[in-house]
Amino acid sequence: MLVNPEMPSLEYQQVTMEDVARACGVTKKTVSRVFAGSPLVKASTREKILEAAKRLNYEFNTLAQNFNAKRSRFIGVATSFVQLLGSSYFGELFKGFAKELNDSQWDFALFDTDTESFNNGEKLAKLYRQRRVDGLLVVAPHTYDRFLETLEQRHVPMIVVGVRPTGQGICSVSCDDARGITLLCEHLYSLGHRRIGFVSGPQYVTTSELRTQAFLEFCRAKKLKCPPEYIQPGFYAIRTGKEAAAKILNTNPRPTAVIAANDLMAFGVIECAHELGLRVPEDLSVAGFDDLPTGAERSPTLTTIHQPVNEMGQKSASLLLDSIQNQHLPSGGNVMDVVLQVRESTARVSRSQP
Amino acid sequence: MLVNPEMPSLEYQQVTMEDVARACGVTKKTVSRVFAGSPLVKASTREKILEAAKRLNYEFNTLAQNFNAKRSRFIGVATSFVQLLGSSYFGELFKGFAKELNDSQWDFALFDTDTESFNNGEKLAKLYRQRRVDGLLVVAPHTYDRFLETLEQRHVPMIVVGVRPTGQGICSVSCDDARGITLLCEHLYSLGHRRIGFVSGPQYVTTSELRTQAFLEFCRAKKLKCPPEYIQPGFYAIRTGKEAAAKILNTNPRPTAVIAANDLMAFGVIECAHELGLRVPEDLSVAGFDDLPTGAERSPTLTTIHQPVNEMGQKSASLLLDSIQNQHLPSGGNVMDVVLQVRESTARVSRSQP
DNA sequence: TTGTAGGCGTTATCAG
DNA sequence: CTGATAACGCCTACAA
Repeated sequence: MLVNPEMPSLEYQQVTMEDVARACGVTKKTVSRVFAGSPLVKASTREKILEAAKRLNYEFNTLAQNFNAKRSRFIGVATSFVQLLGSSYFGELFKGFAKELNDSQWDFALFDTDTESFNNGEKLAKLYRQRRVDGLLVVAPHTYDRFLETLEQRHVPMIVVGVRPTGQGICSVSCDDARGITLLCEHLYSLGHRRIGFVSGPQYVTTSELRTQAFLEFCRAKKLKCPPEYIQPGFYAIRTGKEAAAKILNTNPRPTAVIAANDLMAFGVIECAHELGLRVPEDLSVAGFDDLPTGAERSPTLTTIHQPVNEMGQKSASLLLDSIQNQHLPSGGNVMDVVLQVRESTARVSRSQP
Repeated sequence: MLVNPEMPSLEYQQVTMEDVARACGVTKKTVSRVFAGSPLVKASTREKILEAAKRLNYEFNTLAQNFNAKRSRFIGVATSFVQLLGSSYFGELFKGFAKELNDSQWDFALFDTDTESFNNGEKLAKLYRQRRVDGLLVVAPHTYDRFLETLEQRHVPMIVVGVRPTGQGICSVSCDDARGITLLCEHLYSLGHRRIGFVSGPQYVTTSELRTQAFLEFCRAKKLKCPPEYIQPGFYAIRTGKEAAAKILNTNPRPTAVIAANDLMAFGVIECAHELGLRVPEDLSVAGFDDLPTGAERSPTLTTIHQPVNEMGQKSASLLLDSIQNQHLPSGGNVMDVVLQVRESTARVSRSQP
């Protein structure tokens, strides 16, 4: 089997359909038919061929098949490595993708949208046109990412996951961020809270803006007082949530509740509260967004919004696969429902709160 | 350009080297030489060809090239999705991989070792033999994973990352887990701690055993009292650390310090301590292992062991790439140094501690 | 420096 | 049901 005993790594498929065909006294086309699952082959011939294939240790050559079919059987997953790769959000999403592709013939290729060559479209130009990938799942692109346009122009089968881009025909699967914030606001409102602070996320994160807007909208609708100091920006990390909270809680009167645009920042808010000697939730209610696994394990456990991330992943992969197999471009914005998770970090406003 | 206006997704490369050649009055072989970067082409011819290629919108067909060369230009990354995909460990490792491959011609394919077809070797049989991937980075395989043997038998260019398998020739890049635990022990010992508890990780995690053994070894060497109740198993999650700590801290005399085999469990230990009314580090020193980003943001900040994860990733990818390009199998165990990160969660043992 | 002939392993076409 | 022939787009070997 080995081409060269010193280089065993060179082992490579040599037995071809031709060989199997010769061994059976048929043409390679017939062998091809058998492996393509064509019904147009006599049962006895088929068996003879399968038997010979096994005996000769034949293995189907997908590299050749894919070359011929002008496809790679790879699905590209593109995202910002720096921002998302190690996050449980990405992990859950990917597990959703994988669930769907598990029994398919496609595998995953991973691309970093942060790299220059990707974001400027140089890499993209080749990626789909040459079928290095047969389609693309773009995870949570930033507002400043330029490549979505390029992809659309090139008619790349593509699903944007996690955000809903403003572009017309772009197909996306996301969750209802605005609704999530509204649910949190209503929850706090029903507990008697009338002064609510908000730690927003970075502007270049598409969903972050939606969350902020929804908060502002709620305040308007309920005519809640919301001075500018009640709204402070963070960058989706614990430390920045803590810093933002320091400003928010330094106001007078201070809010009786704070919503953070993601769980990590909510953790920061709680830490800040503790350092100021405020108890959560007795003196301050705190809520987050994302439903991180650790949020349910911390003390106090965190009230938050659960996104159906796994299902979003599965749905995206399913849409893409369908689009690839049936040769049509996917379209439409799919918005999934979010769920309010009420836990210990929020409580009815009490008399002791000023 | 479009094959069918209703199916724009079918857009595909049609301009070939043949076309470019014809436009220039040369053979496709000459065109081929130009794109292969061969110096054996007259400068004027080269320019003529490049100009024509651009004008005709020619794009090099890698699918054809790879078929011909019997390779895919994909590196496979295999790991347990359930256990690692959403972890910052995996994220950092992957960023290390990517740093190395960024300017290469290889991209990443991702495989889940949890799937039946992968772990039993069925998928693997095709993966390398047909060059669906040209090599494999296997991240933190479990002790019960069977596929490593298969890979070795098939002479797949492969690097095992994060653990050092017992098999002979298998090439690995890992960090010195035992040394890390020893550093923690020495640190605590030097602070006066003589009763140290330990929360171990699951047995099927290869490195987990190394960490436990190193702890036991230290106790033996220093003749520290270490009753069985001081050592409790956890499963690398906050909650399990908390549960284990509950047992450890219920002993009499209780330890003055606890080491957890990873940071998450250390967080759980701290939580348990707080619930028991113990202050960290005044009443109990706590240390972890991994140096999670959040460990430096929590209060108290966590003393832990830093693994050079990013560098491990880069090193692995570099070794693999070299092995692929130079047609030799990699070998040897590469062990990287760990660094002790002393933070707030550990302190000198005090008189108030019994 | 450039060209010719042929091969890689599959599948499509169309005929039998 | 099966076969002969050609195509896919690149590359190698050898020749000029």
